Amino acid sequence: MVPHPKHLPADERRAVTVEAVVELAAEKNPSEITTTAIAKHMGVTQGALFKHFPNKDAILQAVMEWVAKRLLARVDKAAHSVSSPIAAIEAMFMAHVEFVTEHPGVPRMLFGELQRSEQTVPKRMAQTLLRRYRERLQHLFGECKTKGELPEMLDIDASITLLIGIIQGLVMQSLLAGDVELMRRDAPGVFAIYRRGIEAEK
Amino acid sequence: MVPHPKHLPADERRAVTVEAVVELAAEKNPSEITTTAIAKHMGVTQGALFKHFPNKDAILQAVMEWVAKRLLARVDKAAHSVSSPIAAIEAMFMAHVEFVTEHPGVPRMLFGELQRSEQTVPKRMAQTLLRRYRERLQHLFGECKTKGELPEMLDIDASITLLIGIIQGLVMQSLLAGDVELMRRDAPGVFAIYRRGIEAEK
DNA sequence: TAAGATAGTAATAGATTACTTACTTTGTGG
DNA sequence: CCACAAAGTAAGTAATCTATTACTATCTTA
Repeated sequence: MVPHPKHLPADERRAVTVEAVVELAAEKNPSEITTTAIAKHMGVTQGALFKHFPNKDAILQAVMEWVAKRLLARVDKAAHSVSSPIAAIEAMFMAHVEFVTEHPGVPRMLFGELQRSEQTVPKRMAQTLLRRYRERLQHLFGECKTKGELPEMLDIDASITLLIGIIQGLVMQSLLAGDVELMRRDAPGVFAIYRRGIEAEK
Repeated sequence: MVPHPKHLPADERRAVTVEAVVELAAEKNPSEITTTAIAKHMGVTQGALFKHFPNKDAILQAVMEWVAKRLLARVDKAAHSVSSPIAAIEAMFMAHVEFVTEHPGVPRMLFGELQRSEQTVPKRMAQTLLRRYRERLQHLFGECKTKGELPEMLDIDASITLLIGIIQGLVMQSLLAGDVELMRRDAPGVFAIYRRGIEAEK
C-alpha cells in the first residue's frame, strides 16, 4: 500500500473516498459505513470528507457512478470478446462474477441502495444500472433467437430475471460461507444448469 | 383491523411486536426499523418495548424465530402434499414464493441479518434457517436421483444454490418494480427454465 | 374490593450520526 | 518567495437512536 500523502488534490481525494467505501462495503453492513468509518479507513478526519462532497448521499452517488461505469465496461468488453451471442451471455456472466469477486462490497451497496424507501439519487442510479444491464441481455437474447442459438419460444424476461438471480444467489451463498472465492468456484456449474435450461426445446 | 386494547398480556404483546416488524420490513429499509418506528406502528410508546424484550436484538431474534417456524412449516407442508420428489421441489419453491409474496419484508430481514458483520444471535438464526432449508432440498434431490427423476450426474449443491438464487432474484426484481405480485406472476416461467436445466441429460 | 403484579407513559440519559465552523497546514503561481 | 487558495484538523452542534428511570394506569385474585 502506498503511504498516502496528507494533502491530495480534490479529484484524487474523491477517488480515494470512493475506493474506501467500496472496500468497506466488502466487510461491513452498508448501515455501518458511516462517514467516520470512511474517513478513518482513508486516514483522514471525518470533517475532511465534506470538503469534497456536499453530503453523504453525494459520496454514495459517486460510488454508484464508479460501479456502473466499471461493471458495464467489464461486461461489455467480455461480451464483445466472443462471436456468438450465447457465448457472449456466458462471458458477460463470468465477467460479472469476476467483478463481484474482486469487489464483494458492490452487490451489498447495490442491494442496500435498492432497499431504501426514499427515492434518492444513488437509489435511482442503482435502478438505472440494473435497467441498462437488462437491456444488454435483452439484446443478446434477441440475437440468440434470430441466429437459432436459443429456441424461439424462450421467455426472455424470465431468462434474464433468472440470470440476475443466479448472481444474487451466489453472492448470498458466499456471504453465508464468508468466502468470496466460493462464487468463482461455483459459478461455472451453476451456469451450466442455467444454459441447459434456456437451450432445451420445451 | 381490530382496535387494539391498550394493555396486552406479555406474550401477546411480544407477538404483536414481531408482526409489526415483519410488516414494517415490507416497506422500510431494515436500518429504518427503529424501536421508535416499531412502537409507533403498534400504537405504543417506544420505551414500552423494553418491558417485553431486554434489547432490540432480542426483538429481531423473535422475528427470526417467527420466520423460521412459519417458512419451514409452509414448505414442508407443500413438499409432503405431493408424491414425487421433483414435484415436491416445485411445490416447495412455489410455497416459498407464496410466503414471500404474503410477507415481502421477510427476505429483506433475512438478507439484512446475513449482512451484519458481528456474529449476533439473529444472524446465527438466519444462517441456521438457510442451512435447514438447504438440507431439505438436499434430501429431495437425493430422492430424485434414486428414483431416476433427475440425472445421476447432476450437481446437487449447484442446483440448490441456483434455486435459492432464483427466489433472491425474483425478490430483487419485485423490489425494483415496487410490486410484489410480480414475483407470483413470474415464478412459474422462471421455474420452468430451471426445471429443464436440472432435468437435461448433459 | 383492596393489594400486588403487570403493562403502560413520559422524560431523559448516553452514544452516535451527519454536518458545520474556526482555525492551521500545505502546495503553487505571479 | 510569499500571498493566497486548497486541503486538512479539532471541536463543536443538532438530530436521532437504544435503553433506563420514575411514575401511573390497568388487570387479577385472595
